[in-house]
Amino acid sequence: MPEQLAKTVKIGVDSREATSRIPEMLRRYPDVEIDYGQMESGDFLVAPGHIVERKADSDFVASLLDGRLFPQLALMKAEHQDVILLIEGSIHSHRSMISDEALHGAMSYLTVLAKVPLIYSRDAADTAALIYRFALHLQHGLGYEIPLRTQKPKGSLSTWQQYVVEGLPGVGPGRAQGLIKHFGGVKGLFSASEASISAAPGIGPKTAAKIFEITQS
Amino acid sequence: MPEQLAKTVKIGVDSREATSRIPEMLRRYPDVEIDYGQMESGDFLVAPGHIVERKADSDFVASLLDGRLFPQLALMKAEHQDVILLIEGSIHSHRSMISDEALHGAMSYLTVLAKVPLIYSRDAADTAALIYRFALHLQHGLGYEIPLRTQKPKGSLSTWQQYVVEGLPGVGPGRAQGLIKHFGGVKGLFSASEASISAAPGIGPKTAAKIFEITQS
DNA sequence: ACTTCCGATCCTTGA
DNA sequence: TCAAGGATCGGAAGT
Repeated sequence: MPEQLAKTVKIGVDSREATSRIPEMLRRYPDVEIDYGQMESGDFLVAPGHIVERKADSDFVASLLDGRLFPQLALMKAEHQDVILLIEGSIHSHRSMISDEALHGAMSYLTVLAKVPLIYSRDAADTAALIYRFALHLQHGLGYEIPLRTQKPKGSLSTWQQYVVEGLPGVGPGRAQGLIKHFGGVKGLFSASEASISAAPGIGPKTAAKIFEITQS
Repeated sequence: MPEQLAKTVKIGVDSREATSRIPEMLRRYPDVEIDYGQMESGDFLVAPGHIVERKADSDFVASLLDGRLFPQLALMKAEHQDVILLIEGSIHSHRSMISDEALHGAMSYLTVLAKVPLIYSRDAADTAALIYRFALHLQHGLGYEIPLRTQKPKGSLSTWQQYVVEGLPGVGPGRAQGLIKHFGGVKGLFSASEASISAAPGIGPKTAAKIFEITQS
């Protein structure tokens, strides 16, 4: 019997959200395990300490106008270390209800001071998919590393050498060729002193220092 | 009513953005003081250590597809404490270009793992207003002060090292980290023999030969 | 970002 | 002991 040890993704759903379509959509993911329960605040517990508050666009604007929003979020932050505010719909369609200044102020306050990230979703399906991704990322990480460099060259040796050297800070195609020529190859550059790097054409002391910091270690 | 000496709000603008309409709009705020300068990464310095990267909706999707986005943000995080990604326009209009999974993954990764908040703006006027709010909040926000530490985040060196090493053929994130760890840095790798390269974890004779060809020369 | 695909690497087997 | 096989990992390319 092939024991399937697929890692599960646990998502806590508040009983108030239990009747919405979201849990049913979440259950479609085979690795999702839903845990219903009464929560004091917030809607979806996406990882320990990470709560998602789902708000319809109209609700968001309304609760902003009547002053419920910030106290409610403050309460959540007291209970959970991280709060994510997910806004379903389109704020733009409710802009006539609220001044631009108030909206900008709220967005700015939430993201830079309160550290509550805002996420927009188009509809319920979008919301479910986002909640699943949050839970997956927080509970199991990405599962791989993001490559820093992409679309690598295919060509000759010198092409590759130039590409590698271009990875150094402050070095583009021109300086890369100059450096390779000056040092007669890649090897010399990566064992050169700061002074001799600075002697290469087009390289000043500041760039030389940065390059040296990376090659030397 | 006594005169109130308004505190100024300083905003750093990268020279590439200097020609856009944003600086002109920012200058309409009487308390804003704009400081032009060349920045290595990012567009608007909204407080010490807080950089805003402005991206058009189409750019966001395009740079996501060809893999430029995350390296760019990673390098920004190596230079600044906090990065804010401001997306101008509507992502929804470009959804046909990219899979929903990828888009959700990107949004989730940015907000919960990379800790890069996403902000959406409708147009350039919106962008300017949001940038002003960020600067205002961060510089004189709600009583308490932002620590003016401008020091680079730790880990910027290793990010650059990994960036350079990933430029080698057959080397992605995993092998890059393995190589740097195995050789204790970049210098050792670039002066290593083919045999000792092959001794690194995950590197076989094929890959070792290709790496050696470039470093040796 | 995700997904799919493919080649290289590594590990186990069995002669 | 080592060659051949297959399972796994990791990078490359494409949506």
